Amino acid sequence: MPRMSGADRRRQIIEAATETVLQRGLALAATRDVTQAIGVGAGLLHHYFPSWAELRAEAVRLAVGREIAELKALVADLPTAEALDRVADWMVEDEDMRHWRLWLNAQDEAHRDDRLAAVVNAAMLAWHRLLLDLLRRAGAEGGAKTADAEAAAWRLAALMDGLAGAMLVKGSVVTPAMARDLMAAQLRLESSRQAQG
Amino acid sequence: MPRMSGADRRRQIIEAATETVLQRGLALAATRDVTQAIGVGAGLLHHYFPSWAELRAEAVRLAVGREIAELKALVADLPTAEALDRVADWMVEDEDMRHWRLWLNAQDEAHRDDRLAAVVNAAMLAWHRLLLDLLRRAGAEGGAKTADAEAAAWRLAALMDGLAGAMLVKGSVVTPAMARDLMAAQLRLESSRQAQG
DNA sequence: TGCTCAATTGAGCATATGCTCAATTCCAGG
DNA sequence: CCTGGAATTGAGCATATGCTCAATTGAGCA
Repeated sequence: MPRMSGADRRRQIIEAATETVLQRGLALAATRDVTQAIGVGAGLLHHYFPSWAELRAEAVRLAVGREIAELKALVADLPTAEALDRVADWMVEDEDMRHWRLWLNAQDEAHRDDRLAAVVNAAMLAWHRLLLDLLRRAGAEGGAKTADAEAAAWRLAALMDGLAGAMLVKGSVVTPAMARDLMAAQLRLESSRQAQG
Repeated sequence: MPRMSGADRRRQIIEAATETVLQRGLALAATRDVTQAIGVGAGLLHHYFPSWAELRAEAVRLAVGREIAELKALVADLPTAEALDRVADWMVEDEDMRHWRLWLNAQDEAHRDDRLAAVVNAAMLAWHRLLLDLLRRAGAEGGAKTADAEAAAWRLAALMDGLAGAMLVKGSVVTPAMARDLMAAQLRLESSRQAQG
């Protein structure tokens, strides 16, 4: 309602879109959810974002970016072994799994939306980098010749996504506890391979 | 157009729905696509299936069931080592990846649709079983004490899904060739752990 | 004080969907 | 033949969505 500078309004809209997208899921989130949340006309949204696809991509970028940053910070100053366990825990920390839901939504919708595909790809690379750094820390401590850490990091990233997908299915046999343990096992396995060289 | 027995028509509709869902993706597939494909009125579809959600779940069940059956047959009479490689190859065989797309669509939509969740869960169990049997074959050949084959099979299933998700993103860094190799590596790793006991 | 231009409105268009229901067609069994 | 009931129709309702555009408001500047 109150007037705002363009930049501020833009940020506010992205913020609201992020919350919307987290709450309702990418598929169900609609422009009206966003405009109503901040009490604003429909036209205003399109004044700042030519299309919903664009805003939605921005919202996902923000949500996912924050999530990655959070884990990065969480793990930065921990001893390697603890850091590895922390990753597995973190995966399952989020009670309602909103962020995993959104991430899987985004990966799925990326089939149809190039903007989302770009966001998802960037996020995948960031994820890979985070895991790669962890593995290299483990490798350095163990005095390794660095086996194929790149591949190991991809495997870890993919396993995480796959486990998340499985555990989010309603009534899934794959419980969060199971997912965490499976992830932790692989994490230990790959990092010890790094440490051995 | 021509009259059909209820049972036949029902089957025909499911078949058409399966094709539709594979071509357009779960999210974009609509009842009209199905009815137009077989040249039939809108009401007829709802005469056999009270809701699109129901038909759609049936379609996914059929598609996924066939896919699992295909791989099972493909691998049944192969020596274990070859069977393992065959699984990794099969993952990437499907040119346009329609089936992987559908599978990931279904897993994603399962968040909102209980019927789909049931289908996806059943499929996950079938997948797990298939991989578990393979691992046990490997374990038997190596004269093993059977390490945690259950867990290994879950890890393989999840990794496969995760890799598929990653490689299906447009412009992904994870190419099909990469996915196959990463999968093959994990497959060999887990099966040799089984063989060692 | 007045002017300019960006911020903002919101009714409404175009489109797409699932689903209904009264009406029709046609086969099987008497 | 006839006839009962199943198969089938398809126009249309209800709903939901992204997006437009002419009009309005208001803040900052000369």
